[in-house]
Amino acid sequence: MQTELSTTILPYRMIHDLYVLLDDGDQRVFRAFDLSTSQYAVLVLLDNEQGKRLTDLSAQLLFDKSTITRIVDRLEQSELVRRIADPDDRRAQRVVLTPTGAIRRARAQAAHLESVEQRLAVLDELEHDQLVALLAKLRVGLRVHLADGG
Amino acid sequence: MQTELSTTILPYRMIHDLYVLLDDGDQRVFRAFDLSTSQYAVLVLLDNEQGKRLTDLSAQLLFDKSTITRIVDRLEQSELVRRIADPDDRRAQRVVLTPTGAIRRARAQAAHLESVEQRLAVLDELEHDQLVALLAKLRVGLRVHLADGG
DNA sequence: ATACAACTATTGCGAACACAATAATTGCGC
DNA sequence: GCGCAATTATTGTGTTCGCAATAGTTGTAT
Repeated sequence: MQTELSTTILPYRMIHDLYVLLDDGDQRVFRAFDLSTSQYAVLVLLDNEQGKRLTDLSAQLLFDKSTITRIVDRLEQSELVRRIADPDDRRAQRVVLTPTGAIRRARAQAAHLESVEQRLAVLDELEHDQLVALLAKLRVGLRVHLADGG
Repeated sequence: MQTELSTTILPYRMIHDLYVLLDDGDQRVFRAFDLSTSQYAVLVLLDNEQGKRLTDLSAQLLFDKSTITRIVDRLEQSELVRRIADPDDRRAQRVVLTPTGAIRRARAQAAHLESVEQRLAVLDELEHDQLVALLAKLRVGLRVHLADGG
């Protein structure tokens, strides 16, 4: 992924690099809260009332359903979430935050937000907006390309 | 990673999304050549003369050395690379492309390049240059942040 | 009411990764 | 020279993920 010659491919490589760098930083933040990146991603999607079905989590995070099952297993062992029966569908389980889980999530989320803000602080407001606009355009293009079956 | 509130974090989320989308496209391309993404990444770094030590590959790709050992194992089983003894350091192995490997790499690389160019074609030249500049600035900032030990 | 397709969640299995421990080699200090 | 820390590569182990197969439930059509 490093020595390809064309310059057309440059933003591709940089997005790849940036993802690796950002992901590395994220892992450090989450580890301080005894959470993996995927565990954190699940926690962020939950609430402590209605909860979410595992299938919903799978669809939103683009993880296989079996992967969600196991992430929820681990979170349940850590007593950060609970499975409760869905009142309307006996096939379904609803995953809800425990009080402990809600606290852990709030703290991890605050720390993560602060960390990301620090890491992105090299850009001023104009650059920030420009970057968002360009990335948005690219994302739309990629999704269309994906839907076309490319 | 979805429902965080601040807008400061927006480019972070978009880079994350874009990486997922790009990676998905990459995997399809490489699979047509019986290569995983990491196998391809190793092949791209190699040449058929001097080769590279496994430690070098590890440092450049940010994979653990043991991971590189096993990726090279698989590539060697597929007869795309060979390990040769380093003439200057008996601890070291140099990984070189076989003729088969060189051909496979060239074809996969060409296909990948074309695929990426298509996917990035939604941006015109100006946008392309702006994006590269912004990403470069961000990357520098992240690396500094990393070096600081944050 | 019954059969059947679709859906929810789980389990078994294998692939790919990181971390820790290990063996061999190198280079440095003394 | 000799010992010892650092380096290179490998192996063992555990984690995390996707895919395929499975059990139970639901909705629908006949």
